[in-house]
Amino acid sequence: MPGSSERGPRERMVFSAAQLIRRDGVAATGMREVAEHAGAPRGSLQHYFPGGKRQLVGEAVDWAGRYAGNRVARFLAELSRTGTPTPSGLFAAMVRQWTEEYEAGGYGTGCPVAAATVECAATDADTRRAAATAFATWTAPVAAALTDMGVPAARAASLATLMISALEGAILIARAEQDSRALTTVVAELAPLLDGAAGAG
Amino acid sequence: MPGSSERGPRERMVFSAAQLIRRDGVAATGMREVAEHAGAPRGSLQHYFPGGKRQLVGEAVDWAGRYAGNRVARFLAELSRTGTPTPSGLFAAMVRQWTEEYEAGGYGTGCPVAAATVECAATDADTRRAAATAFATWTAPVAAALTDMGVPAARAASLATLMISALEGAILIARAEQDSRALTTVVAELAPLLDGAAGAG
DNA sequence: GGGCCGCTATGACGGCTGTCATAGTAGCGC
DNA sequence: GCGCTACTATGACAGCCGTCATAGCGGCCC
Repeated sequence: MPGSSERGPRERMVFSAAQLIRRDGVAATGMREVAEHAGAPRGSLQHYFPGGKRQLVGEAVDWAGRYAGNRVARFLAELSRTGTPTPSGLFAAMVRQWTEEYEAGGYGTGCPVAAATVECAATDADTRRAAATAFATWTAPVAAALTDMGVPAARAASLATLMISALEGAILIARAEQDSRALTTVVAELAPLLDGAAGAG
Repeated sequence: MPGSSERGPRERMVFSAAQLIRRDGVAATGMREVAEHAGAPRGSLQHYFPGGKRQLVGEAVDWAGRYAGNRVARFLAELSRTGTPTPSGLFAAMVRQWTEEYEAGGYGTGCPVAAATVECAATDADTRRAAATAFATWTAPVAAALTDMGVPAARAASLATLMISALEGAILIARAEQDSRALTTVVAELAPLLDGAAGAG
């Protein structure tokens, strides 16, 4: 979780927005609260984000998508150091990030892209589009990794979508239950399917 | 989608709350809006729901959980009329409910339990618990159906969690993309895994 | 020094929110 | 009629929201 204090105030506000949206959702996250959380002056809000809350939320969603995509590369590098990366190993690493966070710090946070989708998809076309591209920039490196592991390109895209769908849903259930059971379940159940696709088409 | 006008005003308000939460989320759904949508007098709100918005949201989530659970029985009955129900067939029916709604009426609505989880899990313990039991009352009949199809009890619970996780996540992606692709993808990719578990443990 | 520009500060505005207080109505038992 | 109960009606309240207007500061450039 980078970028807490070194970056400029603008980036800090985007980061803080993502963090607060993760916890409370979009509507319950106020602009004043974002500025305060970022340690940024309130007057900077209308300066850096003349598009208002929509723009801030949009950039937070973009940031989250990029962050998730970059994490995939990190997981792959880590897996390559220990051995040969497998689809199930990648998925396990993606899920483990959540189980560790939950079991260490409580179940207070979720996925900001999911929050933006749930709250804004029906009324705000721009935010909805931002969420869609966030999912895309997250899915793409996963699919690329799967093809590198021997999964045919067509299947790789489908499996990447399945992985992220299962992860997002399990995050929801885990938060509701305050138990990481759903997360560990999906990784266990999906493992043979994922690895089975790596061998042959 | 039952219960629109015949039931009493109390049930209509719970139903309307669920419907509005599905579309706009919890925070963006006002009590006055719920009463108006239900065609119920505003004064009835504090009469039927002395616990305020929390109570109304909680009952809406309960209702949604029961509704989803009952749908499973409906799907099974339908599948039994055409032939022998299979795990993949049940999952396909559960997902098809969403693809049909989306392709017919647009991508304006999601799962109210997901919305309640995303927006309230961090701050409202009662609503979070309601969401957890809603997931439970939805998962239980799915798991029971899988055991009836020959899946060992232990696996059945895990697969039911996987099915609902994948469905919830795919709903998110489909709403963001305004495309049912993610939904059809998860049902296609999960089918062999689900049916493979029915044969032998 | 004057002018410009990036950034900050602050207060006000209208609007909507959930909640409460209070009063009022309809119906039914007696 | 009286009283009780279920339900409705309405207005007020404080609080927070996003947004805007306006002014002030600090520094760099010419």
